[in-house]
Amino acid sequence: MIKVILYEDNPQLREGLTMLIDGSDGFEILASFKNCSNVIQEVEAFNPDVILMDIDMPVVNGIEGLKLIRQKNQEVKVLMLTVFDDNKNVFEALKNGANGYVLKKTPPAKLLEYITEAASGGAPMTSSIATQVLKMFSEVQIPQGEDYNLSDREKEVLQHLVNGYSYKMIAAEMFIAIDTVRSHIKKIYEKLHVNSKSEAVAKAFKDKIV
Amino acid sequence: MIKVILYEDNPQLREGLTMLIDGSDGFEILASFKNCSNVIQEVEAFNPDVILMDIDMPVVNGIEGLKLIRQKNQEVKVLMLTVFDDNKNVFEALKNGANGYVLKKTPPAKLLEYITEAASGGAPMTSSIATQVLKMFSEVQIPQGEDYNLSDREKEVLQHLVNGYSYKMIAAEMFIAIDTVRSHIKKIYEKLHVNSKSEAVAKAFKDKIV
DNA sequence: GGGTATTTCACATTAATATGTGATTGGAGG
DNA sequence: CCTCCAATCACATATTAATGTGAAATACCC
Repeated sequence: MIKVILYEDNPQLREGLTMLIDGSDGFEILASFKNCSNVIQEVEAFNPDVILMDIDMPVVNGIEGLKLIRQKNQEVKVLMLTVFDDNKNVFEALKNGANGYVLKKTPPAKLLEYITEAASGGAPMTSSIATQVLKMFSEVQIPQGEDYNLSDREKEVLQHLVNGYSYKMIAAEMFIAIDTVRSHIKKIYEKLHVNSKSEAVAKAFKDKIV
Repeated sequence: MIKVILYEDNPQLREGLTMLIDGSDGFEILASFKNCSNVIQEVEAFNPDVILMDIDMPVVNGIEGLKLIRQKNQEVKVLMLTVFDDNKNVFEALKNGANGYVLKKTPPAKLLEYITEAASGGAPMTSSIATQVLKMFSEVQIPQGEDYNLSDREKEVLQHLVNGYSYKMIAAEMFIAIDTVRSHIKKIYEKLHVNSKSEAVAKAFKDKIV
């Protein structure tokens, strides 16, 4: 028997989900609430296996609710429930230890399957969510070309700039004259199409040159 | 008809998968290879919809193969295939733009389903992989804190610094005197514990202040 | 109502950076 | 062999940035 708590502000949907889940073999709805105002006490009191958590709720939304839960309880499985696969919310939810993320339009049979999967330690996601999650990984900087053809020595100088070194310090560090440092930096600026140290540093970070 | 290329070094498994997929309605194996030595040319020549890519292969492994593919081709779907849900490989694969990640022990029917899902833009993952992916998100936490208590105006100035603006330009942009800009920047340096523009910019990037 | 922090501005001085115009050396490649 | 280019160094000059010191208006908290 999988024990479930439900957080959902829409009364119709709350009723519908309760009836669906509570009416299915192997599932039991312990309680349902319209917001997360007392989530910590409620979770402690009912000790559920799985929490179905709507994202868009008044007062305390689902993400905040999740954070509150995870401050006290790392064990209970939290399955986020939402209308949109909104990038920001997905990321925030997963970052804060959600165990799954499914859309409300999920068909009932599939939803029960997802709850079971969450309860058994899986990570149920609807396909569109999974696609987004993967996209986040790959967007966490692809090589993205643009190496600007910096020479080895120039890369070295740029690295020092990023570390906040002055020309004088770089010269000392690299055992070359300060004018040579200037010369390198002039070249770097040309190649990066910038004309100040801080622009070069910013570009180095943005384009992952360093 | 979903066109598939297969990379798999084990001859038995390569044969088995070829027969399974090629023998199923709606699927076609264009070719299969035992390593990724010529992956770029092969992908170009056959132009598949989906690539099944084993991770553990001699000479050029699946991750390297994936990287090579993504250098030239962002469109083709790559479904990673592996025996173990090894943390490092999962992360490397997803980071480099894999479209899915499934275990070899996946039952045949499920595998075909995953291929279909990948072809249609989904992100098929076996449950254990999805669990790991979520764990990565929640573990990649923590690098937060440190907001350095910058005031609104100071954040604004820092943003301009990051954009490569000079004091003069910032003053014009914010409709304040250049001395006020100096004043703000001095304060920012104190709060960030730096003493140059480029250090501030670097810190802004590192600590995700901007 | 008095402490605290933010935002604003001013003047002065030193340090660092940006730009221009050279020159020399040594290696890679047609 | 000769050209191209990276890497080195030099000198000159203008602009920017960093630091110090001080001050006034506004807003917030207790």
